[in-house]
Amino acid sequence: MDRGNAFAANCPTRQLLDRVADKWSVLVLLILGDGDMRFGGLKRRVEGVSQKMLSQTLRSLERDGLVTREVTPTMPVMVTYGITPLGRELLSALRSMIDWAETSMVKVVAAQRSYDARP
Amino acid sequence: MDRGNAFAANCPTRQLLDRVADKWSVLVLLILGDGDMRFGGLKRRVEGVSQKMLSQTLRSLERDGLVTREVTPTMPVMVTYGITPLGRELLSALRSMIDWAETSMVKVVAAQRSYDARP
DNA sequence: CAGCATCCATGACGATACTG
DNA sequence: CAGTATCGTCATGGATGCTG
Repeated sequence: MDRGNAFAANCPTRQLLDRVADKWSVLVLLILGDGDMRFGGLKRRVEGVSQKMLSQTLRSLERDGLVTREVTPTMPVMVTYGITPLGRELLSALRSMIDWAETSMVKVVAAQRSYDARP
Repeated sequence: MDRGNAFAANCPTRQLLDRVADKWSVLVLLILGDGDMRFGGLKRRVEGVSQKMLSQTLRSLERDGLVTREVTPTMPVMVTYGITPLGRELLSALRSMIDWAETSMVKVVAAQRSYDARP
């Protein structure tokens, strides 16, 4: 058995799912899927993320082998992030998810309104 | 513009993403994608979820219009959950994500080990 | 059976200040 | 520029006990 089962509580897949099914991770991976980017650039693209969360997210993703981190020892330092082949495998699923979210948003907001308005 | 942008901080898509990119939501939707199920059944299938989290997750998903909730006034009450057409649209993306997670788990654990073992 | 209410601990997260 | 460190707050989520 070299395949996980996300429904099992003790399976590492559960932790992985929790990591990957995360707002900031999804957004960061999607951006890096379009090309490498530096810390500041990511911070600007992912509106509203704090540098703490961004740095935390990037470190997690790097640790999981989904993101690369390259330091160019200029002055000041330049750090470039990229996506690994493993991370790239996940990309199409994430894109579908975001695509669904962006197109369904209106319907969901309507559903919420009707839910909140009922007796 | 009736399409959201998840990268914009103030766009409702951001909240939607946060809701949908959630461990419990993903697992619940995947199960309901295979057929209706009652509360107890879901609790049993999603190992490790507390009834509080499950009930909270289900209410959110119902409010967002992704899940249906049907009460049969027997004694004791019977509550059946199902997936809506809107929720079903999301299913393939979620399935891809879980599939990736379950197959990539081993590689990710290896990446973590090598990350943790480095100077 | 399917929950809500309550309490409580952990930790997620933002704001701020400081480094190489 | 790209972070780390620290602090304070608020939310997340488990445990428990109670209802129709």
